Amino acid sequence: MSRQTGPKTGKPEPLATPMEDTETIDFEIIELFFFAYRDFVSDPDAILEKSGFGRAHHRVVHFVNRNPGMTVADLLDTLKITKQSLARVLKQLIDSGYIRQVAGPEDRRQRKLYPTKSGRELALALAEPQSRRIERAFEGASAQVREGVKAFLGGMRDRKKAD
Amino acid sequence: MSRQTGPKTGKPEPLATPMEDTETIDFEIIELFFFAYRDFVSDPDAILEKSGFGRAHHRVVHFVNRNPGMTVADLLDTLKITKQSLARVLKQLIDSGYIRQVAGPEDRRQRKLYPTKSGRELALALAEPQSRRIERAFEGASAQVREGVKAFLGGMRDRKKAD
DNA sequence: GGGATAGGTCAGTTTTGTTGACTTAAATTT
DNA sequence: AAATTTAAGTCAACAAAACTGACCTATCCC
Repeated sequence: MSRQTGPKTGKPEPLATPMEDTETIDFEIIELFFFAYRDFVSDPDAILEKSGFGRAHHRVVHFVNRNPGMTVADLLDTLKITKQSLARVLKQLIDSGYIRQVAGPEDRRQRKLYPTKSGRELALALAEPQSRRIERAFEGASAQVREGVKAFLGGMRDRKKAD
Repeated sequence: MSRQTGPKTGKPEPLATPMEDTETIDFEIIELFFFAYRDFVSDPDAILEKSGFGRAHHRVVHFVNRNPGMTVADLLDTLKITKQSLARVLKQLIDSGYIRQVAGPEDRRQRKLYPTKSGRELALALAEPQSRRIERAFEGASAQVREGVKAFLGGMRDRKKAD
């Protein structure tokens, strides 16, 4: 794709006037969501830096810790990235002793993934500031609102295809 | 020389037992947030591909459209990225006629940023599927819950430093 | 005039994602 | 039993979007 697909026709006059269409589009929540996530994922960065890991490693450690015994295929489906992209970070986590693989007891082609003790500790350390942030964001919220937030976040996900 | 970064000490036994610490850490919301954002930002990708742009361009067009006349410094502060990183995508958006710059009327060192008509249209087209997703996630939610979600998302942001 | 500020640019690096092609071992199907 | 499919790993090349550090220009302010 070239970068010249854009409408270079006519004179691109700057628009200083406010938008008219605003009723139909919920810009407010879009922005709130952007800022919330931006700051939410920035929390663990300082901890990650000490181990020489990045956010990709964080996600892997998190999900393996949450679902001990999940397979590589499960993880790929969860993260929605390619096998090659996962392989890089997963290998580093295994080599560093945070995650172990065990051949599947039934299907021995599978590699079941488990956190080690240090893997679990790392996952916990990374989750802690995020959890504190969430608790702070819920301050003063009723049980009904808390449930509503969960339902909202769950509703933001893609509807999974039939299987 | 072996890599000494990770805790290679002892035997890294896989842990199949569930966590004990779980009471204190809100893993559920952490995951819901991850999945929600993952799918939320995937919406505009198809539209972006047609213009040869990426998510970085999306964010720039969005904020310039929402705050016409904002300066480059404002944008840097909003996106929390470096000047060099912004420069790349901003230049492409200007060259393609989606954004215009105007020297600040008071401080002529500043470059005030405005969307062009096509810039506004692009921002709107990108926001539309996201807005529809938000509306779907809010289905059946009371006004109280909707306000609660906004308060929650706002509460997830960093507290801004004094100025 | 001199320093600080807003913005732009050059050059190189890192992280994290992508495609495509190929291999191995195990399971499944014919 | 042979053929095919599947789970996982690997090699290579590439791209998006971030980073650092150095340096330049124009303008503002003291």
